[in-house]
Amino acid sequence: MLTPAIAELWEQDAAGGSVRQRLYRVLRLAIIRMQFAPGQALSEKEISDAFSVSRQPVREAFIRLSEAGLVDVRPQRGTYVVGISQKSVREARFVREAVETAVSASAARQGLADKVIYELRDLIERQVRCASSGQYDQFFILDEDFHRVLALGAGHETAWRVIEEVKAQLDRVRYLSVPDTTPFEKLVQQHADIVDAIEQRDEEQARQAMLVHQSEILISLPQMVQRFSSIFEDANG
Amino acid sequence: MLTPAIAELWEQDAAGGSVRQRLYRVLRLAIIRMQFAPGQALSEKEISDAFSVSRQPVREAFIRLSEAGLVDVRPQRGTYVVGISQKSVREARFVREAVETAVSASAARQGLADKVIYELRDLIERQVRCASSGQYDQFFILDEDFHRVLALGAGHETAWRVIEEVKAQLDRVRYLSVPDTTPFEKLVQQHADIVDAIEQRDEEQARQAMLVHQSEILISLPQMVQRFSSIFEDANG
DNA sequence: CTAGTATGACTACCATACAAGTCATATCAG
DNA sequence: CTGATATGACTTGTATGGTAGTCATACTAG
Repeated sequence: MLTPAIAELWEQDAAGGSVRQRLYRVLRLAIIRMQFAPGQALSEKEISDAFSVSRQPVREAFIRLSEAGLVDVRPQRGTYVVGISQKSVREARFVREAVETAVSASAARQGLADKVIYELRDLIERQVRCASSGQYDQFFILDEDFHRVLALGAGHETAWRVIEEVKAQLDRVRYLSVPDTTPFEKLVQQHADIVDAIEQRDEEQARQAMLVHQSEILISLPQMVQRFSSIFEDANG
Repeated sequence: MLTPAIAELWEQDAAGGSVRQRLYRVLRLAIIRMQFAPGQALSEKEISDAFSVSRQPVREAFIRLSEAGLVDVRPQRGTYVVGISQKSVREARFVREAVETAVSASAARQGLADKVIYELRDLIERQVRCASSGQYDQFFILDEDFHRVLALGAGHETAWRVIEEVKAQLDRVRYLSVPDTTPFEKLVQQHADIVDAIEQRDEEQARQAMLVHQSEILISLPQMVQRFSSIFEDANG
């Protein structure tokens, strides 16, 4: 089942690198943006036929996706998009909070280059504009940019790789519903608070500001579980 | 180049799961235990011939290893064991500290089941015996067990997966030299301190005890860099 | 009608062949 | 001797055929 939206992802992808890498990027995005429903069965042949490639790179992309915790490959049975559960979201958030707060504190302790600070401020400004004009997709992209620039700017590449992985689990929930999540203005303000604390070299404040930011999803999660009880595996409905 | 030690790893592996998984486990261990030197070239064909399997599962194991940051696959060039650098060690330690301290604090906050506490105490006792009898390999295995039981006992499976990945980078350094690292008795005492704090439900103390434990490697790292300057890529020698 | 079984359509896994890029070396022109 | 070029032995990437396992369904024996 190849929806037009997924075909568009395939076409729009810059075709950089191997077929396997391109497939991974596209399938990952398709899962995060809920183009594939949780629990849905995929198959090497189905995907390879859809994109007119052989089964092998599809298979390798599946392996990579299973490492990222996005699909579950069961030998001789099939490959399934992993379900969303309250537990999995809380676990991903837990890890992300741990790493991001450490990154934020580290940035405050060691200081960031002026160029990085400027870049972060610029991203915040652009987020303000997106928030007022209601450009959801662009806002999320800028949000990811903010956290990436912060982590890499502080020299924590490995940390960013970890964040990127667990973030996928959280983004899937965010794509479920925009209105139920925290207002954009509040999120942008939290970003500003983080940069302020880092610029003032206040390590504890930087940690605390990031902690508040990373805790937001916990506020909206219960509502999401109620509204999308059919999506969440451990919902009581 | 297949050393007898590596062949032994292949034979001893329990053959659980697919050929790919078995290859991954063996090659991962071989890299961590420095059976493959940093920077050494591997090749799909070489490994497949050595273990009498086809190239495909070897290739897939390579992809997995590259995800774990243990090898670097360069298309049409070759696959190389990644080098060890002071930076990579500090980065891995940074992430591990962030996640492990969070796990320890979480365990203290929510409490652990009596069974888990007992298991941790038992592991510590066994470590004491290993320390006195100088069983290095067994000691490291018990060390890993301790951290795994703690993380999984607190319900943080995703966190453990992250720890396991970055831990590989650190274990490679540890296998370089035992005498230069922290004395076993001190490490065991730190484990005991962690469990004590958790049992007393003292969150901050648990976080602090784990922080001390995770900082140990920073003490021995400079000596290691000096002694093994030919191994470390960013050593000044 | 029920329980057991054969069947066929799937699946992922592995082996093999081919394609395409890299790089050292040998060869040959100047 | 020097430098450009062709060659061949590598490498990883992709395509495809065959193997073994799973599972739903239809069928058959009782």
